[in-house]
Amino acid sequence: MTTSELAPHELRVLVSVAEARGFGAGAARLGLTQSAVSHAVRTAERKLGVVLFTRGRQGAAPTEAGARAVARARHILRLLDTMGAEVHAAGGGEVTGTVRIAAFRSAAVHVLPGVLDRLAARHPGVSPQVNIVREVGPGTTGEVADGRADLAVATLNPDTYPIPKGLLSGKLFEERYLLVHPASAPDPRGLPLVDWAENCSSHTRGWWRDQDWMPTATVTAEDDGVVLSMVAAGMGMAVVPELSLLGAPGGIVTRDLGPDGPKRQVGYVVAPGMAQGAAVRELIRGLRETPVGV
Amino acid sequence: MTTSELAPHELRVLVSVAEARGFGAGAARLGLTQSAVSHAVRTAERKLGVVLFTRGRQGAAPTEAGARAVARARHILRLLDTMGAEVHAAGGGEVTGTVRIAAFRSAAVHVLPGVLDRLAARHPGVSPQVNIVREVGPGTTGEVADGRADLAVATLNPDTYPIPKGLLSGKLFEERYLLVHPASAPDPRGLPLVDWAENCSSHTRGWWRDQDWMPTATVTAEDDGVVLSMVAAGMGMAVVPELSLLGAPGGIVTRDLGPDGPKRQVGYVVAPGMAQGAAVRELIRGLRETPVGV
DNA sequence: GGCGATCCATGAGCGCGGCTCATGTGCCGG
DNA sequence: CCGGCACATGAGCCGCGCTCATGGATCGCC
Repeated sequence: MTTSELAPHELRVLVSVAEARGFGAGAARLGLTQSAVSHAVRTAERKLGVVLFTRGRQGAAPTEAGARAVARARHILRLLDTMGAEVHAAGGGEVTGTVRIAAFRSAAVHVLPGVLDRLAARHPGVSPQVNIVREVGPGTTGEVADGRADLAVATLNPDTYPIPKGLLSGKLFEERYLLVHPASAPDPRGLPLVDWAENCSSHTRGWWRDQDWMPTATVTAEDDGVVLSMVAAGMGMAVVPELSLLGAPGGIVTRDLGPDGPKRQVGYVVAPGMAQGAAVRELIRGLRETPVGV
Repeated sequence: MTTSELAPHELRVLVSVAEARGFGAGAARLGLTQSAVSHAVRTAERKLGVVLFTRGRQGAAPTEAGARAVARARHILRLLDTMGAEVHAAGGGEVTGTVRIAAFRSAAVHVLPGVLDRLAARHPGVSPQVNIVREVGPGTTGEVADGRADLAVATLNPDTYPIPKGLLSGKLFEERYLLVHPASAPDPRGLPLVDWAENCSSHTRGWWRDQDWMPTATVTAEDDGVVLSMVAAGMGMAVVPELSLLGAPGGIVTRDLGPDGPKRQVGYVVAPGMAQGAAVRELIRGLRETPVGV
């Protein structure tokens, strides 16, 4: 075998197949033939000496080794991609390039715009791409770990999901949770709790344990915006983070839970290797300078 | 232009040319023709839109942009290189691969052996390569920043050399400086100070400022081992870190400088992207478990 | 159980890109 | 002014990655 390391086109094939969950579909999105993809995957597997995908009737799914390979492939391809912009900045040129940001909804809506505005003013050559990701499971941090984003705005509470080794992170600010209930129901007790799939449960569960009352029932919603709509409609009360309340509908009463109320840490997570990029560095600087924004 | 990103063979050429300081020499070490290298560099420059090397009578030197490109190239090539080992480990196989370690002399001699022994016992497939680097200028950290090492054992005192953004680091232990003088001269005062080029000066300068006496003269040596030999020979006294004293020649008296004596922080610095590698992670674990070793 | 559908695998052949060989160009020292 | 040194350039060969065409496996369906 001439070389034992994967060629970029093979890396691209791996990523594409993993995302398209099939050889044929992966080929299509690369503008290639299914045959080419099949050859490429096979070659890659021979080079690495590991089976990367389980082939089946319903397409191809990465093995554990394959998932690793795909994440690393995305990472390498991104490094190759941004090399141009990076080198230009070093040569005394303007800071350029794209930055892929993963953020949970409320941060994307209420924090990022200001930061990105100021970034655009300072560095017109930088074009950020924001991807809104639910903070469940791997969440926004997972996007960075898998090489799908360069920077994540994430919740950093260690009890939820540990930050994978090898990723840089930093704290931005602490966010309180507030209790909200319909203006029509002055006493939240007796109302069902409207919880949401995101991180509310794990961050607030401890707090609930210390309370002398528990909600009568729990309804789960997908989105914090939906939660607020339901509360506004009188369907229950909820405990939501501050940021989610910006731009909340009317008819809602918020109540501070005091110094011992639940909180969550909001921070950023950077892809290794990307933190050296000038554009990413500038963005982090902007995030750090951000007012708590509440 | 078909693709705007550099191909691996071009990355290799860039690195080789930078290290060999010339197109011809760079070609030779790759087993290529000078012509091939010339073509490759030109293609890379066209792709990036930047001049990467200044060509001259005495070979080629990287421009500022070129230096960046070379560092990134080394990084990408390393990621490609280690992909195989990485993926194997993920597939449930044994932890394998090479780890390139940059360390200053005393750490390499007195700390690493034990750590590497235990690493070898736990993971026979891992083969570490230790590179001893003077802790001057960029030092061991610079090796990591430039992609020549995966992990550095470095002094972390921020006043000496800041850790470049985008590198992960952690503290391992604190090391005291001790005063050493010849057994033949009970009072060090009056003896010339034998300093060494490494980090002694910056770490101990502040301490000297607070003393009520100063050495009559200063001699500078290249190596901490040489410093000790000179002290043993009665040529002066010195202030050296604890680790350097292990295995010191006879005829030397060490004196503790007390709780306010100079100290330095010893830690590790990891190349971004490498910290995800199983081998590197294991090595860091070993370093962390290391007894202070003095 | 045969049949079609829908995946992936495999083999043959073509074309592009990267290599070498041969030669050209600029620069400096003597 | 010339020779040597180091990079530049052009022509041509060759391997590799692509496509096209086809084969093989597995599932759902009646």
